[in-house]
Amino acid sequence: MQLDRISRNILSILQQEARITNQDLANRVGLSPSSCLNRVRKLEEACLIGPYLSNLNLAKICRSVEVICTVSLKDQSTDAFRSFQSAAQSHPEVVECYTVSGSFDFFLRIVAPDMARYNDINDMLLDVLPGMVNISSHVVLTNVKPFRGYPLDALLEQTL
Amino acid sequence: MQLDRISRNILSILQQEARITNQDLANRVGLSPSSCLNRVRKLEEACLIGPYLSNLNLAKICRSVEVICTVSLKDQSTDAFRSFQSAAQSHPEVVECYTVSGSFDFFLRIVAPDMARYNDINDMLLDVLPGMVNISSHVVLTNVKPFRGYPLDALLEQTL
DNA sequence: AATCGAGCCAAATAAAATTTGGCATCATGA
DNA sequence: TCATGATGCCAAATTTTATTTGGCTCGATT
Repeated sequence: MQLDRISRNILSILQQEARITNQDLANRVGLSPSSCLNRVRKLEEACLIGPYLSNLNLAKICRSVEVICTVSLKDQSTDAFRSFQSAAQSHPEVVECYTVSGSFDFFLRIVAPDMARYNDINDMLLDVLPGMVNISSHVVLTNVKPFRGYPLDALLEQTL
Repeated sequence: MQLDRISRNILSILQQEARITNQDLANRVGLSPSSCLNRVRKLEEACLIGPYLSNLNLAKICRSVEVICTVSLKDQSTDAFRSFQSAAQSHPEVVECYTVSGSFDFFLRIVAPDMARYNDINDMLLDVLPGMVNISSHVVLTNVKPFRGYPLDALLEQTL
């Protein structure tokens, strides 16, 4: 699937304003509502876009603790990776998990109601591969720049 | 603003299905559409929810490089922090930035078209406080668990 | 008991989404 | 060159949704 200027524009707008109406979107990209809807449906079907999420202002909803962890596995076998990944995936408090190159194997972002509960999760992750996991915890102090979408302009500047 | 079970349910549904129609949402939480819309508006006005974002499947849209960085400042003055933060905020390729406790000062997530461009951004960040910034780059290999919302059930279990 | 405010629902209205049909363009192959 | 078919557009009709309105109930307050 190749993207023309209009479809890129749709992606760019939709990624930051997921609840925009189709009519407004159509106006912004210069299409009729029906054509615009067609494009959006195709982008969704091709899985270029979605799911649609809302940011919650967690600070206003409840008390919580957010922690970013670096994780190293002493045993870097495929099985060890798989075990750790599936543990991360199965625990809802682990809200994000990446594998990376370099001095760590994983980055995790974990959100828990309090430190005691965070400690439980940390212990659980350590127990996945006993004695073979090294986790460093970094409590989030401020969210300087929350994620608000990818820099499509910069990423697509070649292929204008 | 205190949240009853219904409003929590609204937040929970909306954070994962931002484009759900008000009617469907009303059905799911057991309210009439008008009451449901009232609640959503109030939650929005109180900034408990929003903005609304779409996930893009970047892999299908363009080639890109994603990097997670740990950053330490040698000079941990308020001014140094501020300088670094505003550099992070002003560059769209830095898609996320946290300040944290522990052995690092910042975590960054950076998305660039390619390694050459990533290197430019890295250099720019180093130049913010010359000789006083230590950055470790970790190229993202896989996104094991993409962010799909906070674990509201776990976070609010006390206050049912 | 009267009053006020909050929050609900049903129903009416306004707006948006979706479908439909027809037209233009373009690539393909006869 | 001239069908043919596929694609993508628009306008208009239709269906669905959002939004407004008004009236009702429940609790708290006076």
